[in-house]
Parts: sequence; structure tokens; C-alpha cells
Amino acid sequence: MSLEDELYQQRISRIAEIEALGFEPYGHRFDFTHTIPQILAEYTAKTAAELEQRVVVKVAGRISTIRRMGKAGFAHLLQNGERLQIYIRKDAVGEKDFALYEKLDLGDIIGVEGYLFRTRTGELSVHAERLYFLAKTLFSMPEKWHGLEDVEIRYRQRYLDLIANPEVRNVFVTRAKIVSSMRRQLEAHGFLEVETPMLQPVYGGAAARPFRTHHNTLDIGLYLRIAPELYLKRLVVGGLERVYEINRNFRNEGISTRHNPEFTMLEFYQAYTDYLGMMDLSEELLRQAAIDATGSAVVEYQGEKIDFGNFRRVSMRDAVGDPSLKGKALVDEFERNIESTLIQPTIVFDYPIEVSPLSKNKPGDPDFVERFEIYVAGMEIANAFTELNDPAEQRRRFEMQLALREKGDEEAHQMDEDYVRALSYGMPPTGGEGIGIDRVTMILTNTRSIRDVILFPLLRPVAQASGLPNHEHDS
RNA sequence: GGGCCGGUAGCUCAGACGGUAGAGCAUUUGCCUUUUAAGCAAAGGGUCGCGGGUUCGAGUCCCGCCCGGCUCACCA
Repeated sequence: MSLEDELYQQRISRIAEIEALGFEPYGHRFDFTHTIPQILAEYTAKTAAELEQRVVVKVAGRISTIRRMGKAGFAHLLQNGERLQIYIRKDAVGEKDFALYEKLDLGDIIGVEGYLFRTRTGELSVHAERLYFLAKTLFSMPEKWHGLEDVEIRYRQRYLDLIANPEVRNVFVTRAKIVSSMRRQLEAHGFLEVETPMLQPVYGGAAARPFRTHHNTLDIGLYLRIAPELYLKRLVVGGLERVYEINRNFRNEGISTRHNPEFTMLEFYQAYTDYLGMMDLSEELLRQAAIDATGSAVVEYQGEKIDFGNFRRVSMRDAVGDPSLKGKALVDEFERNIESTLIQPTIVFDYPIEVSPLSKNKPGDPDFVERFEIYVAGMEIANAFTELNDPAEQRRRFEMQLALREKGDEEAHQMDEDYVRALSYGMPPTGGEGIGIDRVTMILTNTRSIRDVILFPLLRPVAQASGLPNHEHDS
């Protein structure tokens, strides 16, 4: 028998032993008096003498360490990323509960009732008077010193990563703070949160290859959206003058430390402003999100201090510094040599018209449009423009894209007749922007890989895990 | 897709030159009523990612494949 089977069988048989003692191996509701973080926050400052007026508590958590010493012992319970020590002695908990204690495994989830005290070495602990059994673990937990290091297991079994590595938990707590900060701020500015289709008959709003799927009852092909943009602007036409959506986009392209096939985008649209208005708003949003997520507008990323309170604004032409370059060549040069050098928050504005089919022309400068992107730590984190609201011009732009598609550009935009029709009813002048939530989270949590800010990043399934056949020519 | 690196016990890792697979933690048994990487004593535990090849002999060398990481290309 392999060790893994042996450990498993051991724990299966322990379930029967726990039942024989009169406990359920998988408990029901447990009414705790405090969470472990609450106890630590409330009582860490109390001295041993102050705790002599007994504070009785009921707490629950997962056993993360255990030290048995004959007729007594210590353990640490882990809850919400924090640990509290418990002290169990036979004469305090009684025969039955002590027999349970002797059968506990690392990773089991238990409840403890008892009073707070400080040990000889001063650690705040619960002096147990009663134990409750809440859930059995059948597998052994990652090692206590090094945690879980195997990157593949960390991503495939994220729950183990979250148990073993407290800093991972913090990344996702910070991510949630960023999202809620954005929501709070946009709502304060009068934006309405909406949801638009993920399944789209025509995909648009970005240059990317899509995922394809099929609806059985309608018997039609559909695309997973690459962006919500064209739907959000239909809503602006409809009079929802400030709208935003925070949701997933899907792009059928490469995977890297900065790219996951599904990723989270914040898009927002504001009627009667332009890209300059979007610049001001995005500086404010990002600065405040940094403060709400980390406590400061200045954050450290990979050894660099990045100041979200101070954005530089530079035109793409000035950033590249070569007046002879135009169109795609200008963008190529920018992406090749300039982008990675933009560490501090930088707004790069005025893009060539060729690469910007949804942006409004720059008055007096027919080769350029009113568009900007924001770069931080060498990464693009936002893309914004004054929205093109002239339906005839929009149709010409789509036609330019179709010409590119004819020449084999798989990422060129599709014609969207329904969108042109919507614009034909009149869309007010509008500024719009998309902010990549995953990348902002990377910077604000000081992580190098996008997989570390996505709970379940896409990995190749192991063995039989995929339920679908692979289609060789499905692109 | 290309290049580089990795996959050895449940976890974290060692294994020159090819010569009977190791450590710590975890597990099991015994002792231990304020320990905290608890301690002491003993024990069990491995298709060395998978498949071929070379060899008297392969964790180690060669070939192919699988999975992952970094990186380049594409992209946000």
C-alpha cells in the first residue's frame, strides 16, 4: 500500500473511531462567539492579570499545528488567515473530549469552548473546557514550515494554497478591495452598474481572436465576448449616460505572465465628456483604489516605488521621439522600445487612426484619434478614448477593418451593423475607458504573474479532466 | 509555437564519476499536564512524471512524449 493510501485509510477508519466516541465526523452549525481574528484584535493587548476575570469564548478553525504532551497538549487553530493557540488538558475537558483530542489530525476542523489565558511564554491561548468536532480531513496538509511551494499544485488546488500560504489569501483580499473601491467611486460619480452579453452573435470592441460556442435550441453560433464596449455604448445611446461594467472578457490568444484567456475588465462610459475628462477620472480612480487597497498612493512593485498620485502625460509621438514614424509603424516602435520603460504611471495619448477604429478623430490632425493608454510598471493597464459617435465615419472605420481582415488580420474588427444603427439614432459625445483589473491587482499586490491574482488560472487539464474533444481547426 | 529550467516519500528538498534510493516535517507505537520548528526512543512509507533505448547494471546517459515555470513571439 502506498503511503498516500495508507494515510487515507488511517483517516477513514478514524471517522469510525470519532463516531464511536459520540461525535459526528462532519458537524452541523457551530455558533462561535468570536472569530479568531476578532479574538486577536480584541485581546492581544490584554495582560495575563487582566484575563483573570474569565473571558469565555467559543471559536472554530482548522488545526494547523499540534503538540501533544501526554495528558495535555497545545494546538493552533487557523481561521481567516490567522492563528490562535488552544490548550487542552485532560482534567479540564474530561475523558471523552480528551479521547477526541488524541484522535485529531492536522487539518481537521474543530470548535473549542474555553477561557482566554496567557501561557508561561505569554502567548494568548484558549484554555479548552469543551471540544466540538466539525469536519474531518482525509488528506494530509502541506508542510508547516515551507507551506505549499509547488506552483502547479498551488494553481490546481488553490484551496491548499490558501490554507498553507497566508500571503496568497491577502492577494485576493486586496483584489476585492480594489474592485469595491472602483464600484464605490464610480457610483459616487453617478455611474450605473450594468451587465451586457457574454454570448454575442457578433464580437467587437477590441482586436482579438474570440472563443466560439453554439446555442443548441436556436442552433446558432455565438462568440464569448472579447469586450463589452459596443453594448455599453448602445446603452449610452439609450440615455444611460454614465454606465459601467466589471466583468470577464475572453480572448483566444496566448497565455503568459500578463495574459489569461479570461480576465476581468472594468469598462465605463460617460456622456458629454472626452478623453481629457477620462484622463482626470482615471487618475482619480487609480489613486484612490491604491489607497483603499494598500493604504497608500505609493506602492512598491518589484523593488520600484510607484506613485499613483503622480501621472505623467505624454503624446505617443513625443514618447517615441521619431517624427518620421506614422500609423502602425509608430505603434510598433512604441510597443517595442518604449512601453517596457514606462514604470511610473504614464498616460500616453494620441494614437494613430489605423489601430483605433472606435475612437473619434483628433480635430485638425486626420492621422490621429483622441485616445490614450495608461502604462504602469511597463504594462498597459487602461485604454480610453473619446468615442466615435458619427455613424457614417464608424461605418468607414469598420470597412477599413474588413479590408485588413481580407489581408489575413485575424484580429481585425468585424462589421457590426446593429451598432452602426444604434449610433445612427444619435449618441452624445462620450468618453469611455477600460481598466484591466487583474493587472492593476498585480501592481497593488506586488505579484509578477497574472496567475497569482486569478484564483483559478487556466491550465492544461491533467489526463481525463477535459470533457470536450479538441477541435484541430477551431480558430 | 521557439529557447532555457524543472518533475525523487503526503509536504519541502539532497542524491559527483552509472553500482542495492536519503534527510527534515508529516504518519504509526511508547513516554511526557504551559508547549510553540516541543522533546526523547523506535517503526512504517517510493511504479524516482510516462514510454522506449544504451549498459552486466539507469533516479543518473540517449531519444520520444506528458505536465509546470521563466522567457521570446502574439496579445491586454
